[in-house]
Amino acid sequence: MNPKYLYVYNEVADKIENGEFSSNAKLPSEAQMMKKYGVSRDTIRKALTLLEQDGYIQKIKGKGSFVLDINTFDFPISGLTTFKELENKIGKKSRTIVKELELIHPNYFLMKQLKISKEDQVWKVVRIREIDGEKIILDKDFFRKKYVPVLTKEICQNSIYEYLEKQLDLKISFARKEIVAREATQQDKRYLDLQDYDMVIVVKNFVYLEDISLFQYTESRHRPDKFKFVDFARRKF
Amino acid sequence: MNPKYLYVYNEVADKIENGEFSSNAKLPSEAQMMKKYGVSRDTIRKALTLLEQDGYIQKIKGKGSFVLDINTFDFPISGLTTFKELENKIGKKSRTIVKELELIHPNYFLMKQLKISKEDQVWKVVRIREIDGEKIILDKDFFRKKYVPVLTKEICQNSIYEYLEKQLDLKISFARKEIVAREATQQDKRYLDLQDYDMVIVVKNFVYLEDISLFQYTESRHRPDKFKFVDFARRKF
DNA sequence: CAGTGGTCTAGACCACTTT
DNA sequence: AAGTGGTCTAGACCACTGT
Repeated sequence: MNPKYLYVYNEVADKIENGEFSSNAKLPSEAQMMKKYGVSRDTIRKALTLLEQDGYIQKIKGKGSFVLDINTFDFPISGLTTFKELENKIGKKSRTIVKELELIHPNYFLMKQLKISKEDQVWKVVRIREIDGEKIILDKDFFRKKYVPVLTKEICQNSIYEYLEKQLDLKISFARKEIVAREATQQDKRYLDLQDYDMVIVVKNFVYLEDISLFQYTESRHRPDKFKFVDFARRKF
Repeated sequence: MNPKYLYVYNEVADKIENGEFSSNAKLPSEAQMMKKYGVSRDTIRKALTLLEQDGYIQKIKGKGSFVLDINTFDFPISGLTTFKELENKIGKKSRTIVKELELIHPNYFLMKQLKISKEDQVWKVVRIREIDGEKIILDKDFFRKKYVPVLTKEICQNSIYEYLEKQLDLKISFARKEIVAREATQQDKRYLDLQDYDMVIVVKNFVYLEDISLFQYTESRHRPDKFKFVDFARRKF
């Protein structure tokens, strides 16, 4: 039983992505959409506001709502997009190799990052992402055992997120991301096809559940030439 | 005459930043805030929704709204933050050196990026950003003359954005950002203090006005060790 | 059970753009 | 003047959390 405004959001977003509403086209006015969907104006406005925030449309006072260009070609979309989602988008041959999977006690760094004590147990997962036969991304994930009691190699080979959300029913609500460049470590060089690069782009991810508990810390280490981050930002008033 | 919900948003955001509402604290309930500010529930909810989107708070059904940690120390905040704003935040000695300022006809690359014809004129501005005596960022800006008729060296030395928004009254509404790593060019090496680094982090920025016209393209080229990008992302439903 | 946030409605007035 | 989106209100019912 999804909310009505999400139904409208999804329908319009789909039409934009499919090209049924083409770039720069004017959407139906709020009044027209009220009739079409048989809902109140507020519900339509909620859907349109979301579409605007996500970069699908731009509302212009007195004129209407207009479809923005979506760069379907730019792949690593901002937000919380996971590797599994990316895979589908780029449609290239890709493979995940699980290098390490173990239950550990946190070292000082992890204790600080995850804000936990030495007694807490943490799953450590190290995976290599291969695209078109090249080992390009090194993913290190740390999950608190408190939230993820069981983890298997099979789950890690597929999407951990799917497991967390669909099986464990954990609700991820937001994340803080940090992007920096770092000198490649010995581990980077051993695990990845770094060619002549001596740096990696590091994306740190702090993932929070709905109740504000920090349950995962992730580090994604990318070969520089294969890294790309795309962001959509609205000016604050 | 600002809207009421923005008034509430700003007051609460300020209190969070000043520590009057400390981390993990529970905000007053919506009912209490209605009384306090003498506005309707919808107005309060609009303010709280904005605060949630911007990463200030987390709303939890049945419980209340809670203040999130804000990393005041992480400086390059996501969004459209400009160098001038950054300067104030980090509070370090910094300097802007204007290397080039001229009116040009676009080359093929710019024609494509800005979606303009060869006849359109474009301001080209090349600036070096120095922090703590080190030349760290190379900024290349291209503005369509159609929107920015006049540009002087003095304006470029200060904040171009302040000039555009306050003097020319151009309303910036959103931007698309792209972050990649690239081999350093001869120009990078000549203008910046790159030490031994042979790469730069390139942030490309496509800036749009309120009427969806693309009026600026910017390339910021950063020395890898001094680059940091912080993002806050909410899961899409 | 009372208190919380989430969704939805119907109606009002305003500011801006177009005809 | 007509049409558009922006703000604000008052009231309703729901789902979830705590006691």
